[in-house]
Amino acid sequence: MDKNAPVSRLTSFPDGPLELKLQVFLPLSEAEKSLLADLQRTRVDCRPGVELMREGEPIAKVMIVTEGWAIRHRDLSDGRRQIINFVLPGDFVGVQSLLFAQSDHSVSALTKVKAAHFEPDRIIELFAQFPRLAAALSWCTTREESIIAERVASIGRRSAYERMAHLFLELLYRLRTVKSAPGKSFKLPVTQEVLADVLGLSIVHVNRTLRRLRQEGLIELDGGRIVIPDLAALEKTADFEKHFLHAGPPPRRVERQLEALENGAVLT
Amino acid sequence: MDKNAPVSRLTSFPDGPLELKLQVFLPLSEAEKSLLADLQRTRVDCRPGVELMREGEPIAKVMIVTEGWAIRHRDLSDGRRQIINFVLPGDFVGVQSLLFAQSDHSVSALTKVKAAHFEPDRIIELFAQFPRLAAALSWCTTREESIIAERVASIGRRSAYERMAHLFLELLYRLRTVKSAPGKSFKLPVTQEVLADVLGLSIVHVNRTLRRLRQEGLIELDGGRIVIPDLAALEKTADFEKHFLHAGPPPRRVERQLEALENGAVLT
DNA sequence: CGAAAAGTTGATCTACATCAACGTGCGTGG
DNA sequence: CCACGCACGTTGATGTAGATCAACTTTTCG
Repeated sequence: MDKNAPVSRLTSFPDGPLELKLQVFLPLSEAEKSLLADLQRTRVDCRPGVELMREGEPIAKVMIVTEGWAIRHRDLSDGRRQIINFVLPGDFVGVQSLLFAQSDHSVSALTKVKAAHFEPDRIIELFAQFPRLAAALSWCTTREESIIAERVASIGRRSAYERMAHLFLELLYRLRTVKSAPGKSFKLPVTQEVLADVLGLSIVHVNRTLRRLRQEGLIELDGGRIVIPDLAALEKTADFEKHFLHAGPPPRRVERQLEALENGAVLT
Repeated sequence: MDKNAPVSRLTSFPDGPLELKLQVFLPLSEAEKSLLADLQRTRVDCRPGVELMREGEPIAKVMIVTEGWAIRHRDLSDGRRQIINFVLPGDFVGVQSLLFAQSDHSVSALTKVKAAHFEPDRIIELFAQFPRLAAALSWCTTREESIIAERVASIGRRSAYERMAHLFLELLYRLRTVKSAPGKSFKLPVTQEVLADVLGLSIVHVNRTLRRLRQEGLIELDGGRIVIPDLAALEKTADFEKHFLHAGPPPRRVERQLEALENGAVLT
C-alpha cells in the first residue's frame, strides 16, 4: 500500500479484474468496493498444475482469481478429460461451497495463478448486508451457466472449425471485460492438448484446425499470443451471437430496485 | 380446494414437485410452504410446441413447471438445434429475468405443460424475507449448472452409446426426486429427434444406438415408457457418477447457519 | 381414410480419431 | 557447454464413429 499515493479516500484502489467485471452489471459504491477489497485481502499463489479444488472433495474456500488462467474440468474414470470452462482473472472458484457438500468437478491452474480466498460464510454476510453485491454475484454465476450452455451448443452442433473460432471469440470478449485483451489480441497460455479438451477434439485435429484458421487468415498465432485481425469475419464463421455473454446492465425494472437499495432502503 | 379434507392447518397441501425437490436440500416450514404455494397460485397450461421463452427477447415472468416436459434450447442460424437441458416438473424457467435483459436461449413445451408463473420482483422479496428459501433457490440454479456441465463432459468425451445411457440415468434420478419415476422406469415423452438434439447426434444414429441399448438388455422401451432393468449395469456402461446431481443436504456448517435463520434470527 | 409425423433400415460418405514417426525448443544435470 | 530427456508441436497414413442420403414402414391424428 502506497501511503503517498494521491487518493481521494484511503479505501480507493485501482479496480481489479473482479471489480471491472461486476461493473459491467452495475456501478459499485466506495463501500462496496472496500468490502470487495477486504474479501480479497488474503492471497495465494499457485504454480501451474496445482489443483485448486478436486472433484468429490468438500470445498473449503471461495476463491477469486486475480491473475493467470485455470480450468474447471471433469475427468472420466478411464482418463478422458473434458474441460468445462476456463477460469480467467475476475472469476470465482468454489462459490458452490455454500450449497454443495462436495465438488462435482476439479479446478487446476494452467499458468501461475494469483488468487484471493475467503471463508464461505462471508457470502452469507454479503447477502444480508450488501444486496447489490449479492445481485452482482448472482449475475456472475448465472453468466457462467450461460457460457457453459453455449459450450454445449458448440460441442453438440458446431464443426471443429466453427467451434474453435467460437472459443477464441468467447475468450476475447471475456478477457476484454477484465482489461486483459488489448485490442484484437490476447495471450493464450494453453497447449493444443488443453484446446482439445475444451473443444472435445483430439490433439491432432486441433493442430490441423488451427492451421486451417491461420491459413484462412482468421487468426494469427505468435509465441503464445493470438491475434484476430478481422473480428467480423471470425464471428461470421463461428455463427457467433454474443447474447450469452450478457455484457450489459440488468433490466430497467431491476436497476430501479437496486438503486433503491443503494440509498439504504431496506426491503420490508 | 377440498374444504372437507382433514388437514392440520388450512395452509397445508400435498407437496408439489417444487416442494419435493427443495426438500432434498432442506426441510421446509409451513410458512415457507405457504409462500411457495402463493407463488404458484397463478397457473397456465401450454400445448406441446409452445415457446415459453424465446432467445433474444426479454424475460417477462418466472415460471415453475408443475407437470409435463419442456426443453431449453439454442437454435443456430442455419437451423441446427441443440437442446441444453430438459425442464422437468419442479424446474424453474426464467429465473434469469432478474439479472439479464434478454434471454440467451429458448424454452419450448415438449408435452402439454402445466406451469405457475409470477413476477420477477417476488424473488427479491423472497431473498429479503425468506433467506432459507433463497438458499434453496440458489441451490436449484447451481444444480442446473452442474447438470449442464456434466452434459458438456458427456457430449465432449463420451461415445454415443455411453452418452445415451448417461442421459437416461440423469433423467431417472431427476424424475425420482419429484416422484415422477416409480421404481426403475419412467415416461419418456420425446421423439428420437429430441434425443438427437440433446445428445448432439443425428436421428438415424439415435435410432441405432437405442436399438443397441435394447439388444444389450440395458433398457426396455414400450409405448413412451423406458424401463431400466439393471441400474448398476447401465451406470457402469455410462461411467455414471452421481456427484453432479447433488442429491444431498448442504454442508453441516451451512445447515447450522440456516437453522439459525429458521428461528427468526436476523443476520447482523 | 388419408396425410403427416415418427420410426426403421441399408448404403455410402466424411469429419474426426487413432497410430506412428519425426521435428523443435528448453530446462536440467553432468 | 553440451547432451540428454521431455513436453510440445507437426505431418502423413489409416481407421471408424457417426453423418448423410434415400427408401420404406408404422403410428398418430384430424
